[in-house]
Amino acid sequence: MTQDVKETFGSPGGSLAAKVRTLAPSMTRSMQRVAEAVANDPGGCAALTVTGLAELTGTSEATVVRTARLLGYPGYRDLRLALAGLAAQQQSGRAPAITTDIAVDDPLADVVTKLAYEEQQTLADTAAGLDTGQLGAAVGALAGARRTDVYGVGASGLVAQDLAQKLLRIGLIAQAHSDPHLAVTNAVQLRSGDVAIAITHSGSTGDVIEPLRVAFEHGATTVAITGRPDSPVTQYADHVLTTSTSRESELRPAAMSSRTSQLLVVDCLFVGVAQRTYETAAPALAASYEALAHRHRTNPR
Amino acid sequence: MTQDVKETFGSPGGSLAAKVRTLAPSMTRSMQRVAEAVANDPGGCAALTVTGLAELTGTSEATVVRTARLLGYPGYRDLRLALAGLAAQQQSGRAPAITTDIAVDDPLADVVTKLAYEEQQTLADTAAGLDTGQLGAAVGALAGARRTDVYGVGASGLVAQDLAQKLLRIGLIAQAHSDPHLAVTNAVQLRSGDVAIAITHSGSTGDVIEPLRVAFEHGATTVAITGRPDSPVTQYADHVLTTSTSRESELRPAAMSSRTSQLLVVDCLFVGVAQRTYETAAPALAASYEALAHRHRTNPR
DNA sequence: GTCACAGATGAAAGATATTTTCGGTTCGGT
DNA sequence: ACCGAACCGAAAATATCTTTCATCTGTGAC
Repeated sequence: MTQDVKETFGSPGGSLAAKVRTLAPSMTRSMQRVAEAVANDPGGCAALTVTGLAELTGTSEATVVRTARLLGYPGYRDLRLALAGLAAQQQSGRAPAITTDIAVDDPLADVVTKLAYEEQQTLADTAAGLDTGQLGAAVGALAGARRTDVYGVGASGLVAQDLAQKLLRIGLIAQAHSDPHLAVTNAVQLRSGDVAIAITHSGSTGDVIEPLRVAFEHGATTVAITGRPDSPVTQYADHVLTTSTSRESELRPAAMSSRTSQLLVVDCLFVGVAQRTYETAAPALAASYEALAHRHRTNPR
Repeated sequence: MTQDVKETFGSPGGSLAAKVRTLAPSMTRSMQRVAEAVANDPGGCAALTVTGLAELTGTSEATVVRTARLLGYPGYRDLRLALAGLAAQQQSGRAPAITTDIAVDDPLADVVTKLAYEEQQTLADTAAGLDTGQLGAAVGALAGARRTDVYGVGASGLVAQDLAQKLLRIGLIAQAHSDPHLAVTNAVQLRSGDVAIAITHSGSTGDVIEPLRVAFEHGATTVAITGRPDSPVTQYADHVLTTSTSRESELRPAAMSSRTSQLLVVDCLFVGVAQRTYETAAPALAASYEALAHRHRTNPR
């Protein structure tokens, strides 16, 4: 009946597997082979020397080291250490795993379970991969901003609106733009002390990059929320917040998991800003709550 | 406030600490110093090279290696790997100490962890509480609908738009309405064979109930997605999908968790409908993907 | 189709880290 | 004080990791 879907917090290997997925597109073929090997069997790889791993993946030592660097470690030695830790974690925490994709003939109960599980996974990965330094910088900029513009189209457009709505609720001046022309028109008005935020999973959505570029060139502080930290949008971003990229299937397109991931980042931004501006945010939140109360019919028992 | 994280010398670190205690008598003075350092701070020592650890303990590399051997490892390299694993385990052991609400003075890292955790919780609760019978009925209605209207205002409005976007992608005719007047105007057009969906957390949002009532009275199949299964909105709903209502705090208003919950329900609806109409849904999904491809700049390596 | 170029790749040289060797030192017993 | 045994660390030897650089491969321009 109701499957047990709790206890999935912080999937052991999630952090690294997610990193591999996020970075895979920016990797070369051989590096991908190495990354895959490492993600699939952290423990096994931890037991290998550079040379061993190079042979196993049919590449060279140099490539292994390059991959380690790309994954954020100073060198192979450190990757290996991290791998050992990961393996130990996996060992201790049982790895349940509903690995199967959602199939066309899955009963609805399974669909619910799998979707919930995958979204939980996405959240854990995102939280693990979020750079709190960058987040802090973005929060600081937002908290002190004269005004804030948020750009996003398609599914990301809704996330952009969500963020703008939230910021408005704590007394900030924020606006979301889905229309690329209006977005650029508005971006021209920004200047130092303003903040512009672009939300795009692929990081290559021209309609979103353009207004961010304009804002950037006019001196605004710019933030990019993207799943591809090496994508074009980051060129014009002072701060980059990375969302996780999870496995996608035909019935669960990327748009779905990227939205979950983006919303978590947006929530973090919101709470961060609310903390920093607590003096003004708290009364503003209360006020907006009050203002909406009369839109609700009296609630029956 | 930061949770108390007492060092519970449990099973994970016990193995090594115990070994040290057992073997200590048979160790020479310098080796004891090394063993002690390793037992006290596995993580810290894992970060050191032989030379580093030798200096730290005021001994030599040879002694460190000898100690490693005595502890049962082939050499220092392997001890170091084990140490890293141990540290990771200890680390993960203290993780689930996130029972507290988000506080104003929480560091950002905690905010991220807590938010992710709470949203995961919300997802699990929603999945557990979702009535698959009602869901199936709603999916059936959607799959066969001539057209579908989705109503939602405020935060729920974004969810409504998300659902409409998704349904459009698989070739259905769907529209989201945030403007209550336009929503009612549109609802009047609905008739048997059409579907109207109202999304409201409180279930008492007049602006959303009204169009649903009109749709209901005109013979459309009506669905309510709400956190209050006993609220006014359900009066006019043929099928009720319940979202979970989780604890809210000042810094994490209800709107935030209800959104997560609503989106999961919406995703389930979407996937359910996509399954039932797979023949037409799959090509439609592919087509919409294709159509958007050219909006993305080519990605750099 | 060919050419030129940028980037990817691996072999080997170079730098570090680990292990072993070996001689000096300490300490207890006589 | 002397002897022997165990302890210890400096430095050589080895293994491992990192960097460099020449070659190769795929891509786009013409």
